[in-house]
Amino acid sequence: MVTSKRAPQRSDALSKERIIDAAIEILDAEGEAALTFRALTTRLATGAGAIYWHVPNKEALLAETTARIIGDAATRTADDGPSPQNAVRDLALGLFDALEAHPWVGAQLSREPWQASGLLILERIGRQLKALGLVKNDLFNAATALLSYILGLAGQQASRARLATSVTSRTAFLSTIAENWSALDADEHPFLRELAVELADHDDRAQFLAGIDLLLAGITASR
Amino acid sequence: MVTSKRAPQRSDALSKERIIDAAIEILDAEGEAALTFRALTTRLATGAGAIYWHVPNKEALLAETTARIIGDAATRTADDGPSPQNAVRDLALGLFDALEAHPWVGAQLSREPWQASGLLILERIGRQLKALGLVKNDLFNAATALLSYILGLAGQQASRARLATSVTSRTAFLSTIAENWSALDADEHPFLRELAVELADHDDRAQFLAGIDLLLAGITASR
DNA sequence: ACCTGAACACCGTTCAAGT
DNA sequence: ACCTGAACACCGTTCAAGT
Repeated sequence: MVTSKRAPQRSDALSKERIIDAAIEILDAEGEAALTFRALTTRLATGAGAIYWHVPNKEALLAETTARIIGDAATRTADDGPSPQNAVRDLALGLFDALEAHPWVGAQLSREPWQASGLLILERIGRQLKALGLVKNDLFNAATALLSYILGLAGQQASRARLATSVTSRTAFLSTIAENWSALDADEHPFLRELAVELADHDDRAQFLAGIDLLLAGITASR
Repeated sequence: MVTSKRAPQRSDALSKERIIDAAIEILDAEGEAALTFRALTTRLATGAGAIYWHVPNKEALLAETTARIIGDAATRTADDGPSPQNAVRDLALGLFDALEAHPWVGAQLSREPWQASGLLILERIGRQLKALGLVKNDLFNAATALLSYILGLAGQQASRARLATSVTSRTAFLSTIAENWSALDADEHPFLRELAVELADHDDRAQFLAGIDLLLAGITASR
């Protein structure tokens, strides 16, 4: 006759949510490499087994943290804008900002693109492209092309964050790369040497959006 | 007065090249996870320290293996074609084939896009786009957009390979994904449910090329 | 039902010691 | 100069034991 199935819950009880929170805090503060089960147990003042009670393994935990960040970013961007193109742009920029704030998400996203987070992005993009009038194969190709491009950025952000742990400032990072490019062999890499000049003072966000716009322009042109 | 600085070389002596060869063999045959220093020492019948004498660490070894595969793929594709667009297409398809044959390259490429292999691709793309008449910022944006798109594919190929270790056949893999998509909530994922139909019998290579063509069309349109 | 924490099976990397 | 292989400092994960 006792209908309540829930045990009384201590306010500090461990839960999947609290574990994900702690994982995100560690990832944001110290980066991918710092997220170990030992660091988690220390922060949560518990044992490893307790975490495994709520989460099947590290891969799943990372998928959950990524889903949280991407889900929040997607929620923040409106699904209905003045035009489908602008809705895609908004979504893309929202993702860019999320990846910049949490670069470790990029590593996870490009490692497991077929998980919930990647599918969420694909779904959102696809809906807009449908509104643009694309169908069947064209729709499929255009949506996955946009996703691939975004995943490519994701990997780059993650890689940049890994390098930036030693070289703190972004400008320092860029000028280091620019220097490396300038130092390349002129015969083998004439283009990169040239590009090194542009690299120093470019705007990542604008550059990313430019790629989205190229794809959108191509989609419009090939319709 | 002895000018020869080289010690006589045993034919079976360890060398960076032989280590890279062995690493590629393991990666191709058993996948990313199987490449450990212990596996390498067994295959090369040596000790761990011997490998470290020739290679600074695992990351560098992976960079070398990737450089080998990407370098070969780039060499195989002609730099001068009927048109810059076709040269970009050829390069992209060459990379696609290389990634399909060695999916672990995708993981490395998307993890470290700023290493030699990524730069090689960027250089090759950039040269063609220059021939197309692009300059400065447009050139920079277009080249990096194409690279990002390719890196996005790279991550996907790697991820697919990781999943495929359990599910062997490609069609089985795709139909599993298609099933998952079909099972998604109709309200939340209407687009993916629809796409699931297309997914089963699509052509990866054609799909990848379609994305390249969208970017090229966008580049031409925005010129 | 949920948690503890020692133990297990593995890593990449180092280094004193050999040739 | 090049190689050996034991040892070190880590991992993710398991599991008997507790409450």
